[in-house]
Amino acid sequence: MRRVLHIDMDAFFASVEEKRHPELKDKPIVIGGSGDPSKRGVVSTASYEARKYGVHSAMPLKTAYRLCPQAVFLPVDYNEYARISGIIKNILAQFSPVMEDVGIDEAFLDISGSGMSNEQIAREIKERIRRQTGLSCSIGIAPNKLLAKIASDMQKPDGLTVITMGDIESRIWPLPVRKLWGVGPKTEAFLRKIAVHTIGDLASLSQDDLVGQFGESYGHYLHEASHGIDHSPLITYWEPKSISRETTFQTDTDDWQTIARNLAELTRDTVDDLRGRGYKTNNVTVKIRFSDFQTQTRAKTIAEPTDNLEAIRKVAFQCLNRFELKKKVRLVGVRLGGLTTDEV
DNA sequence: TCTGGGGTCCTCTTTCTC
DNA sequence: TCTGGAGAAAGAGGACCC
Repeated sequence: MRRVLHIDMDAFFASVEEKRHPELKDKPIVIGGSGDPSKRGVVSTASYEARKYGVHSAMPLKTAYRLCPQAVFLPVDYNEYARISGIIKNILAQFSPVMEDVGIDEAFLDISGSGMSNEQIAREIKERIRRQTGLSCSIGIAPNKLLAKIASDMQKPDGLTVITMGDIESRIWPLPVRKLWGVGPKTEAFLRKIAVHTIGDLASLSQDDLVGQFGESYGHYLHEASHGIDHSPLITYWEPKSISRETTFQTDTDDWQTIARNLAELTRDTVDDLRGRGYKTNNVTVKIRFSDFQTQTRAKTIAEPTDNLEAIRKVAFQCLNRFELKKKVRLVGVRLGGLTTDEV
């Protein structure tokens, strides 16, 4: 029987800040952007204290400030969070060689081969993380990734939830569809229109219905997921598919020089990253988001993979010149795809 | 009124090639 | 030479994740 453990750090960024600034303990903390709520940016993490005021991640900083002006607003210190994340991943690696990293504050662990019980292993992981970092986490254990992830979210913070296939009807089906991985705001809204609110509602639809509504791939996925079925393996290693940089202007602009200068800088940063990681690219995409939030892309494939800055910048500007810049621009970005290495 | 940044994957359309 | 089709590749857009 497969046993998959999912671990999710509780309000990770906010908890790290609280640990190194003890005077912030029990205060509402909002981490995001430059840390200045009068500037453009969104909330990366809100402490549980700040969540009481309705502040949540992905919310504009300006909105968060309106809801909770007394909160302490801090910038994202990615390097520090990555350092702590490294300590945690090292602890996890001691429990199983099969680990999948899911971003900075989450991971899956295949513990099928462990001699320890679910409760034993979870308590031991929590204890070691608390001892070495002072932070708490929530853990879910289930026969697959899909259910383990749902489980870790069921009793936050500092939770431990074990789900078996026998629990699907009683514990998974009553949950809102939004709890399923892969169901976002758009799909949720669509499902609501056809009176599907819970995972159980979704499970009552036939596979043919779902495939008819959502297409072969997603329809099939939704059918299996709603029944708690997931055979996906843990991904322990992967190569990046693309490297990108983008920036949102503090105020929308129609000044071509400003857009061009930013594109040149983003291209340099992206190529630095590309070279630093030993890749070449054969596809350049430029992205423009207009003041009305409409987003357009223009892409060009290069015959020969390259990591040459001049060559890549030239293609990026060819893409930029294909846009009709009639509206003000709020974001410009560049993405390098078709990554390859020199190794044979 | 607001709506970041760095990714992946999927679908549909257009373009190329045979 | 023209035309059409099939299939692949490229381009564009969008949903979703953390």
